[in-house]
Amino acid sequence: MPELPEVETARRTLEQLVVDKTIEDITVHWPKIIKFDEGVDSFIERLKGQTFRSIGRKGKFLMFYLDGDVLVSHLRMEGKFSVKSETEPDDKHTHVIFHLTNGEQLRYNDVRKFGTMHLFKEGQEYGVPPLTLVGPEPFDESFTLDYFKAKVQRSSRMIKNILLDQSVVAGLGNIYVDETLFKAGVHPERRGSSIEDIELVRIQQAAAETLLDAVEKGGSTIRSYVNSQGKIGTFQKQLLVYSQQGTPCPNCGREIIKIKVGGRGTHLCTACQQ
DNA sequence: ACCCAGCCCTGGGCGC
DNA sequence: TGCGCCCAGGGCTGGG
Repeated sequence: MPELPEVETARRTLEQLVVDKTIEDITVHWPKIIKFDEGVDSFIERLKGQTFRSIGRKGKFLMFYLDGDVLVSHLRMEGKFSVKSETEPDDKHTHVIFHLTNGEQLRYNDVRKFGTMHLFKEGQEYGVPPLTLVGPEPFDESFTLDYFKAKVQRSSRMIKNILLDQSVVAGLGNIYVDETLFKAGVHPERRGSSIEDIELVRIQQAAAETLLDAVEKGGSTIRSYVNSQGKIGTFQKQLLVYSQQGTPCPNCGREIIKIKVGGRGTHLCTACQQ
């Protein structure tokens, strides 16, 4: 499941592969992925002839900058982009194909079909959903203690739910939230209003540290997730609690347990996280 | 303002 | 071997 580190890894890889390449045509096998009011046909027509200029990222969104337009894509659970020669056969989960003028293809593959693509005129993308709902990333300068205090300590929601809220802090998903709360020593079911300043600082540091470390390792490869070059990340080897239920806590040796928080599988050590 | 269920999907794991 | 069932989950919507 791509979270910020996996999306950033994809961004870096794709930038090497598609910048300066031009879209000749687009094939859409699963139209629901295209979130464009004017329809799939106009989506295709508008992108034809445009060249990829750069690739950005905001939270878990990939942003492909072209000639005046920006394609904003969310990979959701299992979405992935790859660049292949047009002679390579595509599998049944390839739903969108950008045919490039050099004979290559940028392919969007998604077993769950949950991913999305929005298209905006460059400059308008931040004024409308989905990007209006994306807050600061853990290492942004605007992610200050005062900002975080206001969002957390005035809330009765559980801290895990607050951290999964992309408008509060962008980039964390189920894996890295569990890792962050373990490192910070905070129980995921604690109410926001009960979290002390010192704990908020620990959460901020743990979130930034965890995400940056995972970016360095190329993200986590859970199940079949691989990046655009088919390479796998290695961060899953150093997950402290996620999917570690039944094994000893790396800190105290007590058993890591799995519970449900807000409908999400949640991994923690009840001794280390109060 | 919050929570929850349901929705979108399919493959994998389970019981039988 | 295989069927049917349930689960996983990010973001969104609709109802309480």
